[in-house]
Amino acid sequence: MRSYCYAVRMPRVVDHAERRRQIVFALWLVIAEQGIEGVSLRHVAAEAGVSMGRIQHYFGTKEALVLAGCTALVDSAYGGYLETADAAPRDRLLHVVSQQIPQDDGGRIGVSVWYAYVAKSINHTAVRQVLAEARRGAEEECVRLIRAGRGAGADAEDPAALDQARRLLALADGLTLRVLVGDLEPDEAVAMLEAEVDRI
Amino acid sequence: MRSYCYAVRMPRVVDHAERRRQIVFALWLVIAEQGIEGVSLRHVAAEAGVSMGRIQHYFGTKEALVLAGCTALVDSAYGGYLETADAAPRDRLLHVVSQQIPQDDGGRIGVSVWYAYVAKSINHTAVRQVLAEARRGAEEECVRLIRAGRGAGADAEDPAALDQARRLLALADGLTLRVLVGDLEPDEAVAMLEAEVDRI
DNA sequence: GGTTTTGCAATACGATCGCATCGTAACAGG
DNA sequence: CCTGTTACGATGCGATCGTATTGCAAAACC
Repeated sequence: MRSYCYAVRMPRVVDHAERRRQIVFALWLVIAEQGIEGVSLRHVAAEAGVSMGRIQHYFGTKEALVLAGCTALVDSAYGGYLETADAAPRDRLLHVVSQQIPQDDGGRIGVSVWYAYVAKSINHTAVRQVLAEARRGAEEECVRLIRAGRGAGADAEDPAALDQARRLLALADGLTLRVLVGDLEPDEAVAMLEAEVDRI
Repeated sequence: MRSYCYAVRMPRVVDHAERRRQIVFALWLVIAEQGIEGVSLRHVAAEAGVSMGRIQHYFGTKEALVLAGCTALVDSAYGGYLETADAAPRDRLLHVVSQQIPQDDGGRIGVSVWYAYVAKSINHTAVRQVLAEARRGAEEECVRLIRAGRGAGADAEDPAALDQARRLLALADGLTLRVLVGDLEPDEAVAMLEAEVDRI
């Protein structure tokens, strides 16, 4: 029971986190292909090539699995942002608002899953909280980047920057949707966001 | 079989359209409360206070019911727009882009149902086509209103107006979402849209 | 008033669902 | 080798699903 070694302490040693990642990825694929309505333990298990029992073992209930898929999605986006740590504020700002525009198939999957969760968040408290926190974080980060870009110090409040951040993020959401349903080309959407960023 | 009279030609006369309206309204309520996942013929029947058989009689399948709910939603929004026929172009433009911001409970229901359909449109061709056509219509109308507002004639193309229309509509979608999940007050969203309209 | 057609309620059916349970293979520590 | 614990695969259960089917009441038409 007591663990003297650092990483491995269990019998039948497996990489717990890796197993969870595989299952969550299969969940995303199912959501992207069939929508959140199409999510069932059996479908996800088939997509991942594992048994239903495995999913139950790692996530317990369907509810928990779906929620884990949501937090994993948010974490993944945040990880992508952290990689831009040494870029200029203007470029980082552009990354935050245009990162979700689907440029390839992988991006399409991610953003269609994201929209599925957005719709779910309307009637699902836990999902709503996860997305709300992510959104607050993105908004604050945008405000910081806007202020850094114009060379302002860390002030208490900045209504103008907040307003611009909100407009930028809302615009990004709306444009993302257009691209997703095929009404708009990714290039056009990014160009519009770039113009908006440079107007600040 | 042959119908000599104009309106009524059937035995057991009922208002077919009215019955469909009642069922579709119950469908919207179910979607708003439980999301599209929660839609089942039994739930909708219970919400409408009718039997499942009635729904089958009027819509045939669940698929057809859901799609009818989508077109009815679009038609309803279009009807609201037509009522502004004698307003100034600037006010009509503001109506188009801010009409979906939920101001009361009725508005919340409508827009949460609308977002449910948006998510569904990602994986559902028929819904996507209905929404795409509505969006194209809104975009064209915005272009017309923008050009009318600045006193321009009916010209062939106007890239600047198209760009502004797209930005306005995308911004409206994004702001609507924020209001829906409670991140933003309706007043603030409308104020931002108004500022954007007046900047044109 | 009988016939025909429509409007629906009731129900039955097979598929699928989430989840609980059970059994067991694999491995760490003694 | 033995024991305990973990990691599952397999299976079963009750609920719920969409839809097909059946049957009957009410109204229009002859």
